[in-house]
Amino acid sequence: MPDAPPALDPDELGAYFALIEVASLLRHAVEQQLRDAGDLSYVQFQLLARLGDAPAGSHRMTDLADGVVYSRSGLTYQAGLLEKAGLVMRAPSADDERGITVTITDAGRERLAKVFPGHIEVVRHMLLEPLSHDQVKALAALLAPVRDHMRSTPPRSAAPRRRP
Amino acid sequence: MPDAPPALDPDELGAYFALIEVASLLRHAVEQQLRDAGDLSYVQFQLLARLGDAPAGSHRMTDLADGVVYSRSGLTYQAGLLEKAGLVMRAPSADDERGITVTITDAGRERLAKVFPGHIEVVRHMLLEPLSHDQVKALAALLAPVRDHMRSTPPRSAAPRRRP
DNA sequence: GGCAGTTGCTTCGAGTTCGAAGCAACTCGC
DNA sequence: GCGAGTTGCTTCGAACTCGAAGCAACTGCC
Repeated sequence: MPDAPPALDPDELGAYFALIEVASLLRHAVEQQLRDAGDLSYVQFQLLARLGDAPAGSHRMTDLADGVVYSRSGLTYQAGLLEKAGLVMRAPSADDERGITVTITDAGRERLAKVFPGHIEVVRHMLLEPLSHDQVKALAALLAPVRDHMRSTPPRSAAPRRRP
Repeated sequence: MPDAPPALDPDELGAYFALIEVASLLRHAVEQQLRDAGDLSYVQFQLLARLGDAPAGSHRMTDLADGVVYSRSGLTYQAGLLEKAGLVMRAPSADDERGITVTITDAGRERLAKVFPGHIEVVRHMLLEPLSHDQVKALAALLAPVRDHMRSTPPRSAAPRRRP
């Protein structure tokens, strides 16, 4: 039987709650803007942004799903929508016959360019405005190791498929 | 005409991306634990936690919705589920006939107590572990003003009028 | 008082999300 | 090579989510 974990002290609670709250509010605001400006959901925007940033403008499905923290089936659905809208293309991977490579189209890049200024403005206005540049830097420096830790820590869900 | 917003510099981008990523990963991990340990979704847990913290163990629906950043209709649905599970009670508000007061039940408090230790453990393990206590304090101090700023900033309709 | 506008909650429909199951392609050991 | 196990993606069903529309109770202004 594991030790009962000690309760969180006020600083820890404060950091945790503030993090969740800030992320929720920010996501909400961004979602609204993306919907208005370019009829994109947040996931769709994240996917396009990742593809737009990639050297060849493409990624495998699984890498995309992991990158944006999304289920595989959910990604299949969203990739289908984006493809139907002409913003991405899907093609079987060259080296692995069962992999699918998703590539952003010119229309996808245009859409990205269309929503980006407003997106930046929202992030600036909601998240960055109350912070000095040094504080922003400090925030990034605090969160980056946490992200790396989370990415490398065995999340219970990453347990390989099922044990017989 | 407003200036085109300047692009985000690497620190700003880093803070923004890391924030979203950390929140997504953390939420995912927590969701899993809550599902396993007590068959609760994250929203349901947040609702119970807020009610458990409240002086009288109760809140109005709208305050709950705003508190956890959730749509009203979604809250109606979730409150219905929690009520059906016997974890909360709903009753018309005394002072405002159209308001509904949601109150946590003993069963609700028990469920909360049941999942809480595991919850804390996940938060500790995923979020807090890679940070010193001073860093946790710094993180809370950085995020709190941002949250307050977001809460007090006109959430929508800040968009300039568009053509009909 | 009364009536226009607001607020608090629910209903409804459409769209989305996820996990489990399923299929095809790859890998490894022998 | 051959089979067992793994991996990449999709399909399927059920559950969740949201905004718009709707209804009842409150408010303000005259």
